[in-house]
Amino acid sequence: MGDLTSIVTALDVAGYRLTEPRRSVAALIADQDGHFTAAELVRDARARQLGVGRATIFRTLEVLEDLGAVERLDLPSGEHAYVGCEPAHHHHVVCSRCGRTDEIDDEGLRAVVADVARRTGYRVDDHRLELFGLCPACLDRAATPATTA
Amino acid sequence: MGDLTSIVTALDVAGYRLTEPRRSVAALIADQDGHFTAAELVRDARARQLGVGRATIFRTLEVLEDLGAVERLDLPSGEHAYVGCEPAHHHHVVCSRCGRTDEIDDEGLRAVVADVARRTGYRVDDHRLELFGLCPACLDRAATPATTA
DNA sequence: GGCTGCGTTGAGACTCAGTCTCACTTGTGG
DNA sequence: CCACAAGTGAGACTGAGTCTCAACGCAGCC
Repeated sequence: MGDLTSIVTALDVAGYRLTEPRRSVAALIADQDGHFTAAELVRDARARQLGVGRATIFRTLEVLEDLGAVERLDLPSGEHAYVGCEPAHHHHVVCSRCGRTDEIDDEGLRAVVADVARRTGYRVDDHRLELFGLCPACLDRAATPATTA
Repeated sequence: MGDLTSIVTALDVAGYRLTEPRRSVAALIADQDGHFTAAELVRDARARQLGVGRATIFRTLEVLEDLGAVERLDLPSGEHAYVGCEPAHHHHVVCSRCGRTDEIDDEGLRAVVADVARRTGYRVDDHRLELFGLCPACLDRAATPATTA
């Protein structure tokens, strides 16, 4: 999800400069497993001695969010997290144990949105759907408790 | 939405003390039109000289959220807002111009969630849906520009 | 390959939401 | 009416995110 080259390419085609710090941030994001917070990237950058400033990380995330290369999630805890993803409209299922996320498409939701618009009289311009639960791997692990490391 | 007595009653039946500050916060919430932020309540409380501390407002909001008398929204801007509402699972349409919110029920969404669970293998425990757009009144106002004050 | 201009950057100050502490107050059950 | 636990307010604290500004380094041009 959100691999290094696709992020860099997205920046390039959008006319942004391909600077060293941006490449570093892209690499950090590509290395994240599930969702991640800005603070985590800052910590990782420091750990790897990348010399990328806090401000730059926030700015880069903002740019990438605009480009759709990264999407912002609002976790139930109130934290803002990000996931690297394909630049198309979609939603996410988030594993509340391991943080893994999967993309889900709009499909059935479109009808729901249209229905709400009809019933309430609102013109619905935008929507956000987030599902939280346990991913298959964590479900397995929960089913066979002390078997695995 | 979220009127004074229903908030106070909710506190009461849940075994919380009915203190003066909590009544004040309930009144503030009952007077809010659309969604509101904690910061707005703090400002209002100060304006009305209610002598309710910041900490108390945050604490009361937390309690009320637990009780379901208030629900937290994540606005697209990243702000955390609240809406007073009935304590049952549901979602909201939010007017991005005036901040008005309406509740929408689960209906069609349940099928979507079940479908996602089946396709991804996740066990979905919780979900959040938020719709943003223009409410009927704001739509009208947009259609007939300079006619109204 | 070197120059140049402007987009980008890093440090750190700043703001603002939200939390925590702790001594004081106040509902409530007896 | 009293005692005591629950609740409160002031203000310190934390941590996310923004802003500023001088310095830097891409990218296009010669």
